[in-house]
Amino acid sequence: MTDHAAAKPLHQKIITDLEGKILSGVWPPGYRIPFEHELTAQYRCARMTVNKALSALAAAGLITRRRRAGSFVAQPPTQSAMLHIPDLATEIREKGAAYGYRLIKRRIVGIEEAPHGLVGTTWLILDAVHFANNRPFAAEARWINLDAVPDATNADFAQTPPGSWLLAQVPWTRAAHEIRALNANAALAKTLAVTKGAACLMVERRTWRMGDAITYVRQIFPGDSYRLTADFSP
Amino acid sequence: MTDHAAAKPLHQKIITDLEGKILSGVWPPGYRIPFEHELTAQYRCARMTVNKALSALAAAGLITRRRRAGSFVAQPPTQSAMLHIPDLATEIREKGAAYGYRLIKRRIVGIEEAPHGLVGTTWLILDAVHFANNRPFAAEARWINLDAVPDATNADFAQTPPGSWLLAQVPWTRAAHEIRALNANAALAKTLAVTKGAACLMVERRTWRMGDAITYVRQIFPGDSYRLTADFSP
DNA sequence: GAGTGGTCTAGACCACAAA
DNA sequence: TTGTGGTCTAGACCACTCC
Repeated sequence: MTDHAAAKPLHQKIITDLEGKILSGVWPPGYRIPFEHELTAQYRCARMTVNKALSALAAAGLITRRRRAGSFVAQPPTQSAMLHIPDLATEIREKGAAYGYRLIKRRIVGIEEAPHGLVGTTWLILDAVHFANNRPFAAEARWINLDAVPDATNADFAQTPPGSWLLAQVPWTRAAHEIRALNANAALAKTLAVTKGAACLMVERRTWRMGDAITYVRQIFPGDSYRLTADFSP
Repeated sequence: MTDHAAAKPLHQKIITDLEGKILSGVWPPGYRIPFEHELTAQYRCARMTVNKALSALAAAGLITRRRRAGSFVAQPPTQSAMLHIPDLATEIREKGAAYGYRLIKRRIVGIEEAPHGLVGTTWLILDAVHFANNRPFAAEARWINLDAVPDATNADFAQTPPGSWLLAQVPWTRAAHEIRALNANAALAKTLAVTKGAACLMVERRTWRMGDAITYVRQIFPGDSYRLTADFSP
């Protein structure tokens, strides 16, 4: 008997257990998880079995391992390298431009289902604009599920862009993107300081953690000044 | 002494060796790779070591494993699930629309470096249009590196879209995308049957195999009829 | 039925980095 | 120096599946 678990490989059970601790936040980034020999004792198994589980977690990027030091919960589940849509503030600064941000509107609504297919009872809705060198760079509409991220209620989104705040605070396990092109209408043209009808790139992103909706964001960029890039292997 | 290799884990060497066979095409899709016990003999190591390597290849999707049957080179290194830009023909048909395709121009040029940052001495250049239900769906400009894919010289791209052909024929190891929005100029508007100035989505993709450039493609879609989607986990 | 992969054990030695 | 992870061994039993 490996455990009470039904026909599930032990190393898989270890992976599931540790993932739960990490993704739920019980073990925050930087936390030193038990040594292999401790887990060996806890699960009554050989070190190879524990090692297999930890190696898998390391390969998945959930933990980092250092000889003599131990294994640690990896730093922010940073934005995936797959689809390179980093935090706009970081991205703009990396290009050497001055980053600016202005919160346009903030409100909290109670609604069972956001009009984006995400489920949650209470939503924080933000409208904001990002600037690069004082020129509008992106118009952002953001929904944050306060059921999943209650701390967002007290965050100062007049100073901190919600994307930056969320990336630093909230681990996510799944993200879905939709990308399309649209012609700027009068209002959007004014916001982005482009001519009416200019082609814009619209990116929508829904993010989940363990099946719970975290956030929805719609960002619209002037088409001539922004390119999305994605670089990956099969 | 595990081997003459210099400070490289044996299971890593096995992975590298097998990857080479698979990605180079020496072992085509469907090929049954040696059994674990055969590799054990070949590398003079324990089965666990071979198993570790094969498990990693399976996790990476390069091979599939079946009890009692053996391990097989996985079917086409199909388009990654990360950024869902499948073969347009497949995608259109999955939506229930009739797929059409027309080759506009075909030519071969000798040029050291394609104007897209890719290196190769001889390029096959194709211009084509994709149709869904007889309406233009995408304008495509395609460059194929004949050094890497000599068979493309004889392929009948008047019948088979180059994207479909390449996906079925050529394994790739890296792809880079750039996505932007643009207003249709007169020529593009005519090709896509949209009004001049309509917002369009432009996708550029460069693909490599083991460091060698395979293809560059630029596809332009009417912005109101196409959305790119990407769904992934960290 | 026979042979494959899936999993696990109870050791071992080594490299490396932290103390 | 010390203890961690990295790797490897030579077995073992089992489940599944193809013949």
